[in-house]
Amino acid sequence: MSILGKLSFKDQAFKLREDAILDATTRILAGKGFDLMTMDDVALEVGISKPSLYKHFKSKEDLVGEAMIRLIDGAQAFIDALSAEQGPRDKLSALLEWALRVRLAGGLPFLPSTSSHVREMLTRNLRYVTRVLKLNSALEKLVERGKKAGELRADLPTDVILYSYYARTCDPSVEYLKLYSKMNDDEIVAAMLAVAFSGIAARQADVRRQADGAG
Amino acid sequence: MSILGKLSFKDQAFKLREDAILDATTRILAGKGFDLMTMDDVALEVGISKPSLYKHFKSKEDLVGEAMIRLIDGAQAFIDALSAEQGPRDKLSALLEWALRVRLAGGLPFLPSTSSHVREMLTRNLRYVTRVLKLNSALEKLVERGKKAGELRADLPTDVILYSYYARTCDPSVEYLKLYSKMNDDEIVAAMLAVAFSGIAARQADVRRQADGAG
DNA sequence: GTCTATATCGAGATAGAC
DNA sequence: GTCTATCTCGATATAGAC
Repeated sequence: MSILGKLSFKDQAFKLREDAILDATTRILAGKGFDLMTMDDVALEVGISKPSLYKHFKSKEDLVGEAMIRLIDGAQAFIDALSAEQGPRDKLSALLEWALRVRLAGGLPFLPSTSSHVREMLTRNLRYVTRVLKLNSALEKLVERGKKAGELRADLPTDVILYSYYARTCDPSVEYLKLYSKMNDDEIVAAMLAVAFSGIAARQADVRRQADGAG
Repeated sequence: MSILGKLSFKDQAFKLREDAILDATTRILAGKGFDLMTMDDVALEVGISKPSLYKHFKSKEDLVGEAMIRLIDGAQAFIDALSAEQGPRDKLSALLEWALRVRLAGGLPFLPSTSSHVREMLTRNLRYVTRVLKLNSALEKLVERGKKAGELRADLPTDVILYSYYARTCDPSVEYLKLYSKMNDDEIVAAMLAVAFSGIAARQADVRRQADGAG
């Protein structure tokens, strides 16, 4: 009787601890990245020992994969919850804003932008890949609908818009502005959105640039 | 006599080897980044042994610092060589194009975008910091002149434009387009420049977005 | 399931011969 | 100055006690 109760309580605690581990992992990953994050860091931050950590996640790759999956799930949930009345551009803007605010609150960027190591690792994680493909497919449709609606530039390939959009979710400018400017989070988000959609050039200046550089 | 000749020849070879080491370091850094690059990798790629490598550069940090310094020097030389008649926007565009082409040819991005480890390391390298500050100062002046000339958006803080500009030099979109699109290097460069200066939104759509998201 | 203590291995850096 | 062989240390992962 009390044994059964105790067991289910322990299961509950187990699940809660798993979330705590993922929270810690997310914070540390955001702070120093995959290569510099050690399992000791995570164990220490959670307040458990390293072997206990390995009872929950069988490897560092597995642990990081789960953290990334939770992030993608959050993005998918956010996009699913958007009103059907919003246009493609507004939806993309809202999701980008969400991603930037997650990062400013100490979260992770969508993409492991640079490290080819991390990219390969995640590529081997089928559960992660499945989710990313689904999200990517939804965003690709949004971009194409946006182009047709005249909200996004039709002169650019969809790939270019889509990858540029992803790149903004992990844009290092955010950290630099946070560190070296006096702007608050709202101002940083507004500026990043403005640059992502409208660029840094003044609007009246017509773009007649042509590739003819110093190769 | 022949001894002196032999010595100076050896010195010359020494210098040439140092350049070869920096070339290899640059390639490997571009490929797998700082944390995954090993000194064995570099020694193997150059065709020398690890202790010989340490005769040229006293540590991994020193080696990478020199590679980054060479890159910054290249950028500074490029910007110094630009015609005095070009406007700020054209100069910024030309330099960004140069940086993107360097990367597409297997070179390094300007900024160690993500890794806080690399950033701290370089911050401790006075020779590197000096050069970066000089280049940054030149670019900041260009941005401010561009704003006054009506070529760059005056509604954005200079910091925002400058950091966004830097971010484009290390934008991961470049790798993704290289990997997954059928575009050639010229097309990729043109697209990146177009997005950097004009954004992804269609031009007629006026930006009336306001920060009001899902925090 | 949780811990202390340890195996193992990769990588930065060096000793010492030639 | 170049090499082979080695030191050292830190990090992933696990053995074994409780």
